[in-house]
Amino acid sequence: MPLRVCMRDRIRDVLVARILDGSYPAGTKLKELPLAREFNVSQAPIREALRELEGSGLVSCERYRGTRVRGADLTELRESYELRAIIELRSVELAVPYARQALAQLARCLRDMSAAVAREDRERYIDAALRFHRDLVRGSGNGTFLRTWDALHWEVRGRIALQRIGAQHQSLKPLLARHKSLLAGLRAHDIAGATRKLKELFALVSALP
Amino acid sequence: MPLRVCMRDRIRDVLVARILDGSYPAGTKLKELPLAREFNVSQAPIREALRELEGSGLVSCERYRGTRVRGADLTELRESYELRAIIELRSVELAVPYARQALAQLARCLRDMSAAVAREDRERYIDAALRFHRDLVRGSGNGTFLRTWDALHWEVRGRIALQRIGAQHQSLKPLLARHKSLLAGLRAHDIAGATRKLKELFALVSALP
DNA sequence: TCCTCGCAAATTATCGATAATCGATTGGTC
DNA sequence: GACCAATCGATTATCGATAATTTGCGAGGA
Repeated sequence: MPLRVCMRDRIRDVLVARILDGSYPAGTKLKELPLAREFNVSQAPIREALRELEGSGLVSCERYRGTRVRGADLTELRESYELRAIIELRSVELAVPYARQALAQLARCLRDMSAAVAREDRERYIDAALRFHRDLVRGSGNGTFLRTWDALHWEVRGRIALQRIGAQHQSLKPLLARHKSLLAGLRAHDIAGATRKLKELFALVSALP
Repeated sequence: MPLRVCMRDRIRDVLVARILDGSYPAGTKLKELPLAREFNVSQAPIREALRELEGSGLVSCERYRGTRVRGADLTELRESYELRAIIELRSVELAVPYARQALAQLARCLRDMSAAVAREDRERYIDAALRFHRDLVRGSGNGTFLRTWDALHWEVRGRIALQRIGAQHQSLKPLLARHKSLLAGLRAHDIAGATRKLKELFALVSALP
C-alpha cells in the first residue's frame, strides 16, 4: 500500500477541517486510539498530527490528560480576523510600493474574483479572495507574517466566515469593489487610501452577529 | 525511571532553546535517531517534539526528507519583532481602558524591572520586561493575540535581542523610562501617547545592526 | 452523610522493530 | 567521457506492544 502523502499530513488536514467547520466543537476531547481506529493507522501518526495542531494553536494538551479542541467558535473567529487585519494592514504599509510582480499577482486574483462574482460562484470567490489577501501579506516580504497568516487556516475558515457575511450582504459586489479600490491604491502608492479600503473590508466582517 | 515531565516537552524546550540561541543555525538538519540517542529515548518523542516545532514554525519538514531549522537569524529576529510590535500596539488600542487588575499587574512588572535596573541585573530585567509586554497583550482579551505572541518564543529570544541592544545602550534606564511613560499613558487612557511610547521602544530594537 | 483510600479501567507516553522512501554510488552501455 | 538504471546505506514513517499516569468508583471508616 504505497502512501501517496504520509498519513500524518492527511490526518492533520482532516482534523483541521473538522475543528474549523464545527464538527469538533471547542472542548471536544480527541482520543488517540479511537482516531487511530477510524483512520486505520496506529497511534503514532495520530499523535504527531495532534502535536502539530498543538503547535499551531488549534488544540491544547495536558500531559496524560489528552488533547482538547481549543477554538473555532465565534469569539475565536473574531480574534482571528483581528489578527489577520493587523497583519494585512501592516503588510500594506511595509510593501508599498509593491513589486511589479506582486501587483500582477494581485491583479490575477482580482480577475478570478471578478469572474466568480459574475457567475455567482461563492466557492471560487472565496478561493480567489483568500489568495488575494495572502499575496498581500506575501508581498510584505515578512516570512513570519506569512506563516502566522497561514496558521490561521483561512483556507478552511473562509467558507464559514463568508457564509455569515453572505447572510448580510446578498451580493458579493461590494466586497469586490473594495478589493478593486484597494489594488488601485497599491498601484498608486497611496498607503492611506489602500489602508482605508482594507479597513472597510475588515469592518464588514467584524460587524458579525 | 519516573518521568516528572514528559520527554517530549523537555526535548521540545531544549530544541527551541538551541534553535533560538544559535546552536542550530538556520538550515541545520535535525536527524531523529541521533537526537534519540542523545536524549536516551526512542524515536517517537523526538518526532513529536519536531512536529510541535513544525506547527509553531520554527522548523520545516518534507516527507521522507527530514526536518530542517528555519529561523533565528537576524532577519527572522526583525520579522518576529515586527509581528510583536503590531500585536502589542493593537492590544493597547483594544484594551484602553485597561482593567484595574491588568494595570496592577503591569505596575508589578514595572517595579521588578525597576529593581533589576537598580541592581544592573539584566537577566531579571528581561524576565520582568517580557512579562510586562505579555501582560500588555493579555490585557487585550484576545486569546489569539496571546497565543501568537507566545509562539514567537521571546522567553528565549529576549536574551539574544537585549544582548544586542545592550551593546548600543549601556544603560537600561532609557528602556525603563519609556515603559514607565507607557504605563502612565495607559492609566490616563491616552491611547495616542501610549502608542507613541511603545513605538519608541520597538524603534530602539528595529535599529539593530 | 461524608470522606478518603485504593483498586480497575481508560488513556496517554514511550519503546523497539519493521516498512517505505530518498540520495548517492556504482557498474554497465554507448 | 556521458548517461542511465539498479542497488545500497541512511533516514523517515509507521506499527504493535508495554509502561506510566489519571480518573472514576466503590468499600470501609469516622
